[in-house]
Amino acid sequence: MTAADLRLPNATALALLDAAQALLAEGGTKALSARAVAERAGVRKGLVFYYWPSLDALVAEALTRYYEAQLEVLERAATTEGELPARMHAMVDAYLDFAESSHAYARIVQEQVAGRGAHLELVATHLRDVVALVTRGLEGALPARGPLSLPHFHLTLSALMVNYFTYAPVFGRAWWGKDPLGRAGLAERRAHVHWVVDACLSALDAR
Amino acid sequence: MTAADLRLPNATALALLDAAQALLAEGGTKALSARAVAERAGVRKGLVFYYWPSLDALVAEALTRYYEAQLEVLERAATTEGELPARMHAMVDAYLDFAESSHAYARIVQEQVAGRGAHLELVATHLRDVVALVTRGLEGALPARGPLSLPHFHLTLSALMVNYFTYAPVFGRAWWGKDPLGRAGLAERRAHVHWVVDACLSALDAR
DNA sequence: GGCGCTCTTGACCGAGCGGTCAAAGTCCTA
DNA sequence: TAGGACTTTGACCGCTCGGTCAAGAGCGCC
Repeated sequence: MTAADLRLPNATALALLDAAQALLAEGGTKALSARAVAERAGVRKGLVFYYWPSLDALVAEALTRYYEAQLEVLERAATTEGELPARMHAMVDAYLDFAESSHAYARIVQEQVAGRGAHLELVATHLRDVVALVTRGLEGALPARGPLSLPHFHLTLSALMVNYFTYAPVFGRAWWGKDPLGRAGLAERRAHVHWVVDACLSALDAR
Repeated sequence: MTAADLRLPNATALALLDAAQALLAEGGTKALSARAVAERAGVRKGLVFYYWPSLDALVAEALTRYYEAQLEVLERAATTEGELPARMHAMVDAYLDFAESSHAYARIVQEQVAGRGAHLELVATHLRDVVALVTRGLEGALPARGPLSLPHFHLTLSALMVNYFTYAPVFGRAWWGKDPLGRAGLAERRAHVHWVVDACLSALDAR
């Protein structure tokens, strides 16, 4: 079920999709009911099931939208010219750019993974796609197995970035000293991540 | 509301608490209903509200149990004698020991944080306690502010560990090459985390 | 005007939810 | 043996949920 499979590429159907995506971003899956989606789109609940086979199908499509957008951004960075360090920093920047442009992404993925959400399989497939893409981008630069292998570093770096967006708001401005998701806060985190990448790269060199 | 505030430290009340904790571990908050808890404890639903003022209070107590156990483990490590590197490694080990001994911990915390769960405030308070504890353990070893400050490193290191437990099962044995939560998989991750810590420490030294 | 098609509505369904409560069961004590 | 306190049950309440469906509304076309 994708947007193209709709009865018609109807404005109402797309408004429902937009509404679902907005609700997802604001309150996660638990804020997303058929009634809420309809209300947000300015129509009655019945229409949700006229245009979409089920609420799950609608949510799955909303999630897929996020994933495709992210994959596209990463794809560009992974095919950057240059040496390994440059490519790694480019991919980190691409990841952070995407996360900053849609703050909800991190929370949505983590909610599914940690809460064993109804769409875990979709998320898992997407994550495997991302890892495959990153693997292509960093081919041969790291040991094939063991604690310094690419899967470990991928998990590590994505954790560094994803968790900032989910945890920093919990700590809040008072504790963090500045708005974690404000311009300065985001720039500081970006600097931190790049610093850690460099620390790891030079330790790998020194091996 | 803690276990000590119950009408009596009754066996049934505690069985309900155990049941809630088990369900939380297996399926997260969405698997946790008053009926499910009662069934798991082998009693009828009415008893849940006889011994606990509400389902939320019961869940809050189950969460608190996890947190207190974790704080105790970390407390010991944070007061370890020795230089900074030794203390950092000790704290990483303590964190991993705890996570390994209760795999559900990571998922439960992340579910609350990412899903804006009903118990977010409880979790947030707990997280601040943990950071305060770690701060005491590493006092003065890092800049007070900026991208190399302790809050950033704390977020980074806990992300490294927590996310392994929530994400690795999603990738699964087939993709990861071995059972991520098996003995060998856990040991490998532990080695990776310690390696990253050392990489960061020597980069800090070289500054 | 009236047919036919798409779009929209609102009433309705069964299920599960957290929570309440009167009644019954159980067990100790006087 | 009777009473009373504690424990347990099951019926019940109001509510929200995803999903269905018959009945219209609007509209273009013959």
